Amino acid sequence: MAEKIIEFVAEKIMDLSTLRHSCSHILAQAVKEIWPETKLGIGPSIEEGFYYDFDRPEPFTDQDLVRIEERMQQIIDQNEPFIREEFTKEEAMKLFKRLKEGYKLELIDEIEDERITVYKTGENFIDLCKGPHVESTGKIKAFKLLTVAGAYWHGIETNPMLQRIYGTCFEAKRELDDYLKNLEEAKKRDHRKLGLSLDLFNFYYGEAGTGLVFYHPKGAILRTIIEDYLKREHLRRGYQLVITPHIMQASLWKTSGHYDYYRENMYTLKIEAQEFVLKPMNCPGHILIYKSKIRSWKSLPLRYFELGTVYRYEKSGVLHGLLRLRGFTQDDSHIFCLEEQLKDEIKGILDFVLEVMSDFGFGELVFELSTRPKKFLGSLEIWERAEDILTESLKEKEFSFKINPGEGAFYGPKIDIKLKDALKRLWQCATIQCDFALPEKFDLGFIDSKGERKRPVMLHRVILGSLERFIGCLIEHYGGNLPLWLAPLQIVIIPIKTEHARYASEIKERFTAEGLRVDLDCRNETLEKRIRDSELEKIPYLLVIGEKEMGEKKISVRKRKEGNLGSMDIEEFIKRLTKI
RNA sequence: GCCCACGUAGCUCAGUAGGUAGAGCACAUCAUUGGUAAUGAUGUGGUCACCGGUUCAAUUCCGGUCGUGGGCUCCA
Repeated sequence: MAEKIIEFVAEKIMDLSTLRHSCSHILAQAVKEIWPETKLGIGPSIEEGFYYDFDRPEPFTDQDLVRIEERMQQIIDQNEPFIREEFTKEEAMKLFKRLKEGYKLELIDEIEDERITVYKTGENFIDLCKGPHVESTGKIKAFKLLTVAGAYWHGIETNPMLQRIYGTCFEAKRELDDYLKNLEEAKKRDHRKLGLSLDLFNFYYGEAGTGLVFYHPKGAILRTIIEDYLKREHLRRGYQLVITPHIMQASLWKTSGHYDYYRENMYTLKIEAQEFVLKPMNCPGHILIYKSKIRSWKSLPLRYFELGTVYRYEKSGVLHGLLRLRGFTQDDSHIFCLEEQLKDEIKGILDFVLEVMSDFGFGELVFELSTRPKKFLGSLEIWERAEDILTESLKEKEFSFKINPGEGAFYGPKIDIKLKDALKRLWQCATIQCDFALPEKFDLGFIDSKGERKRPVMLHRVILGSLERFIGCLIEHYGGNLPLWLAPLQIVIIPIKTEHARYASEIKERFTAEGLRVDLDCRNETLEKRIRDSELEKIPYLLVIGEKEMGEKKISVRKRKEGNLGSMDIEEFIKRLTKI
């Protein structure tokens, strides 16, 4: 039964991608009909829709998109059939030469099969395509063009840049509307917007430079809560906290190999003829600590944990809010262990990840295993063993996972874990990487039970990934409505009149003594105004204090987004909050 | 880095077909002491991102730089 459902789902996805692929053909047809000189790139369906790449000297404007959409609708209304035709490679070459579609010629050249298929629609729109397609253009019921963006031909920087038109298409208008609504919702939840309006953090691009974040007081509290949580949870699991410097001599990075392989991402500085590197990674620092004494097999596994702030030079175009920065802090750990301990360590990390994610309110995780790339370090045998161990760990934990062949780091295979947020979007957070290279480069060793010197295996792992990215993720997941334990400000007390301020202040002291984060709003504003402000600030609880509450020695509780909960006993309310 | 769009007050945005700018919110002061999402009045605040060119005159036109946004590529 379950298999059948999976098959059915797979078929549905296939159908949708066929539909979208057909829609991208209609897009190309419309563009060619309006601007016949335009050259075609490729037009596949993608996860959330489709795109088509065009080469045209003039940029597509928003008005152009509207015009193209109208033309597409006409093509759909005409319900033209998708006609499949087969050619030999030579015939196809001739055809596309006649059509002056240079990019298509390149594609044909890359096709190994002798038989080439093309699809025709309308009067004279012909596209190189292996299909499949829907029978006719009328099958498209709901589509929309979304944006125009630049994209290199074949994704290679030195190739010409084409104009990519993105669009999406669904089987029914309602699904399209839902999708567009979801996009709107995502825009509203944008962590950059919320970060500013909730006064969590800001960027001072002009003054401080780009890709660097400043935590304002509320953001700093949020981050501190997360840091304290992480430290506690790591200590509980047998990790040791370490702290390493932000700059280290270039020679160390030469030993680690970063100086040669990671150079363009590193900030270097020269001081009195001595070159230093602003650390882009924490591993070499942890390795130095490991190397500080002779290690016994009895002391392994050794787990070092650091909230390590790293700096990496990233191209300006890739920077994005908290998600991609030039300076960020990783919840980084390096585990030195025996090879036979690897599996338990990896399973332990997987458990750890699951617990942390559930504590932060994320239920769904996606696992991916990246295997040996073409260029790799270490022996084939050890790679296979490591890949087996990673695979077995995932299987024993009963996690389904996707394999990304050849996507591993050059020094070892890895597991990437992505989390799914409230809008079903995936966020890269945790990664677990085996490393056979660094123990070799730094000549790491331990003494085994027979007194022989052996080499330990090293694991690199992060759970949240970067605190910044994770905070961005949290903000978007919750739409700024952070759960009580993470809310920078948990309670705001509003005395109705100034004469209630003293009692309100006493209550504040009582809550503060319980370790709750409380503020008093004594501003000379109406009650309604102060309630509104706190709601906009997404404060979990508001306490309104007036004549009645003072008389009864109680508080009136208002919960975020839910409204007035009525009058409550103070101690009872405290119990309720601290229980969680 | 590359393609396209954009850059006006702390925030959100109007505006000037070339004659040095305006609203709401925020902030300040005063009045108001209010019972669950905006009390009223007055006021402060801008070398219109930066540099250069064209012009009698540039925030407006042109060029460059920096930055932001959507992508490509890359990634925590």
